[in-house]
Amino acid sequence: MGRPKQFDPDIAIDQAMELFWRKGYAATTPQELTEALGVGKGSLYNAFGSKRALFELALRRYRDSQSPALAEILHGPGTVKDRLRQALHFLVDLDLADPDRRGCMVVNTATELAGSDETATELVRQVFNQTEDAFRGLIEEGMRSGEISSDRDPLAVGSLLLNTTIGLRVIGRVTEGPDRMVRVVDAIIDAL
Amino acid sequence: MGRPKQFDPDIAIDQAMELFWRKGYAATTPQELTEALGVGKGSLYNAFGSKRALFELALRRYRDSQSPALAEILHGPGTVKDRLRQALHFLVDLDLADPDRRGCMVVNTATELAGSDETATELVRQVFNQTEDAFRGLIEEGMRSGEISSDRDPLAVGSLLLNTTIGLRVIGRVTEGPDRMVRVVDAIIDAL
DNA sequence: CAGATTTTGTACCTGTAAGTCAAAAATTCA
DNA sequence: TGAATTTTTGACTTACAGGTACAAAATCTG
Repeated sequence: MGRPKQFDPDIAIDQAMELFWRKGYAATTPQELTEALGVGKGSLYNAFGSKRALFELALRRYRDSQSPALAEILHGPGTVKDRLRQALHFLVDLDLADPDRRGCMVVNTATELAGSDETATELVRQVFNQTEDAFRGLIEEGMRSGEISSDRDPLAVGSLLLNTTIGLRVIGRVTEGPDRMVRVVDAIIDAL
Repeated sequence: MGRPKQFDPDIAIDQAMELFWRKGYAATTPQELTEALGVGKGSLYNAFGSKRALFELALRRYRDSQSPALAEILHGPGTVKDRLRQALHFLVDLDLADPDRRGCMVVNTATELAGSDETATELVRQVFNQTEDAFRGLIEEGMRSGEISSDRDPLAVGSLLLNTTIGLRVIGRVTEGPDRMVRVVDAIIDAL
């Protein structure tokens, strides 16, 4: 009961996510948030409590909305190397297609808030763990099928692939064209 | 002529670098800067003009003070692969030895200021270019000596190594122990 | 309808960001 | 010594960050 909300908190979190993703945590102001969400300050603080709490909701939303795409490619059809290449190219295209070049919100959060926000840092770790695990699983599949040499440690290769995606998403923020990112993808696939 | 400065701007820039490195640009306040540099606000603004101008001096200082170490390893003694391994392990140790886990200031700047500070972004690009180039040079050396297979594109491998270092320095910010980073180094060296 | 509950809008608050300014202090030069 | 120049100190300023308070409004329940 009580007066019903005039806005959809779910949509508001999406909009907050877009803003935090583009500007980072510290550089995003409550005023910008109210403007982006189209909701007054009172409602915003009543609904979410604090800027930091809203940020964490936004970061979780980012993870939940963005993670599946990569996983789908990795579990999709094609050879293991094909799927790997597809997955990495997907990230390249994603980064370059974004006019704001926001990169990956998880990576951005890692470099902005590690050391000052343990909750956010833990969320970053969790996404990194999941991604590494997904890559490791795929590498193991490739080893079983004989497509990938079995004399490597699948976990280590998984770590390397996770590391590669992180690097790509940083480079995507500052690079002019696709050339360097494509070279990275070609080289890593070639090296497996 | 005129009254002599009571502080050494060179040292002040070093101290500003430490602070910006740890906290990033947006989260560092003039007050913290005056405390860290031990100089009044008037002097600070008289000497450096603005927070942003000081940041750019600090970022250049970072580049100038940190870049040589990696380059020295790459141009040092040992086989190419040895030097590569040394260089990457050097970064791992560097990141893990820092109690604040500040990572790399250039990478941090890439994710914080790309899109809002073109000067800083250009500096990031320049460091990335230099690093890629150094790796490419080393790979070419390894190809000439026969240590590295010549059927790869040295520039692409250079890009991959640059990308690897960037990823490592992000992971170094959030990781608990050395395990994952060591796996990355082992896997990339193994993959060459 | 009265009452309880929740949301909304707006005004308000405290603190601080980022910077400016004027006057005093410390130097060099004529 | 006096004039010129530059730095320092610290008070001052504008604007906004981040959040609170409260009354009015909108619902549900009995």
